Amino acid sequence: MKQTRAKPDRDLSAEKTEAILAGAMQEFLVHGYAGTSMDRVAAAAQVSKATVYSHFQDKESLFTALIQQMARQKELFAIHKLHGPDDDPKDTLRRFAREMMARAVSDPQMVTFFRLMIGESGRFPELARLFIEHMEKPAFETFTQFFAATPDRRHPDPQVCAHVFMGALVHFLMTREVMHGRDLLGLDADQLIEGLMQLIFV
Amino acid sequence: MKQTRAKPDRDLSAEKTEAILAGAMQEFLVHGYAGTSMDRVAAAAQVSKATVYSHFQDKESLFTALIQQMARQKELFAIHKLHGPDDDPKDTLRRFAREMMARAVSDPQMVTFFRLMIGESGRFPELARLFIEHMEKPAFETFTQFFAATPDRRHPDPQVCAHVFMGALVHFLMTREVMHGRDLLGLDADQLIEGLMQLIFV
DNA sequence: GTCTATACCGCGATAGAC
DNA sequence: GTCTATCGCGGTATAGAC
Repeated sequence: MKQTRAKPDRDLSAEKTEAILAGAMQEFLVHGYAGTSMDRVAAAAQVSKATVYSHFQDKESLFTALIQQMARQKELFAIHKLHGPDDDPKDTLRRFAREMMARAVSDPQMVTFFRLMIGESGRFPELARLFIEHMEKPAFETFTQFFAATPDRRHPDPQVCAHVFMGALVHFLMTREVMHGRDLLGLDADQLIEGLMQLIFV
Repeated sequence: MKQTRAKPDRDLSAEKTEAILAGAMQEFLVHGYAGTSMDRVAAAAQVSKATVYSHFQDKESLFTALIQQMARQKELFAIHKLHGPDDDPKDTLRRFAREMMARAVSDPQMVTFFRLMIGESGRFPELARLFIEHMEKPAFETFTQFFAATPDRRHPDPQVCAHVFMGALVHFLMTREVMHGRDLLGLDADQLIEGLMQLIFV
């Protein structure tokens, strides 16, 4: 509770802090919390181990800071295209679903981040909650509003629609990408998205 | 590749093997692969560390054997009630959904097992695939058959229905139980299940 | 602030008595 | 087969020079 954490130092050593966080990201994402050593973090950041400990109290603080940063980063991008030109709502959702799938396969860091967050959610419950608040909740609320505002449909419940839509996509990524089941399960992405549209829109 | 693994020894030491696996389960589930030490496994199983190594080649073999056993165990239970008396398909699904939710909250080992499998799916991709084949795939195929056989509905696609149904339930458990977001997100289980029924059945 | 060097502990795995 | 004792390594964290 001494120095650099909440507000990063405004002086020049801030770039070292970023280097350490970048190195930590590289290592933690691949090896998990327990599987990552501070030596490897230091090596990846190209600083000495003592420098790491001068910027972060201990391993847990570094991990916490890293996850908080990533959760904040990932909060922004994603769903802002939802409020685009008011074309067919079906097209809007289709477009979003396709982009989400594409991002997940093109950016393996996304998949690895899911693995890390879920895997460590037992040891770091507060970080898991932070993940929910920054990634799940905003998306859920946006979709809920979207379904509530979409006219041509007698929704059973906008919240249910939002959850079902997100659940179908996330579960698809979970089984196919995270758990390496791409060729074990029938049903490809296009088939799912199209069927999902038919299911939600009358 | 010497001794006890595929076919457990038929002699009396088989009970030690089970004790070791039980101890390993206890530790691996809570601390993950890298976070678990063989000393703690031995202590939990109430045998010496050397005994552990006489039954399993190394840490990785023990972990693999444990996951294979759990995947096989969990394969059986779950969906056999689907072929019960032919009452309303809606009731059948509702009943299944409720039981799945109840099981997940009553049996925290289930939640922890998910954390472990997903968290280690990067380091042990084959085990993740085994998880998919034993838990996801049978359920998916059973539900697909169910939706294909259910008459009073013009399904867009039975596979899509199966995936959406499972995805909604799994994603609910994921966000609420695994990621500790129970009180962060509106929409409770009953609301979801009921809305899901309305969405799938005209 | 940042480095090198090190204290100290717990890890996976094994040797050897029984 | 099972134990106790131990090896060698790599872990987190820190001391002290610069």
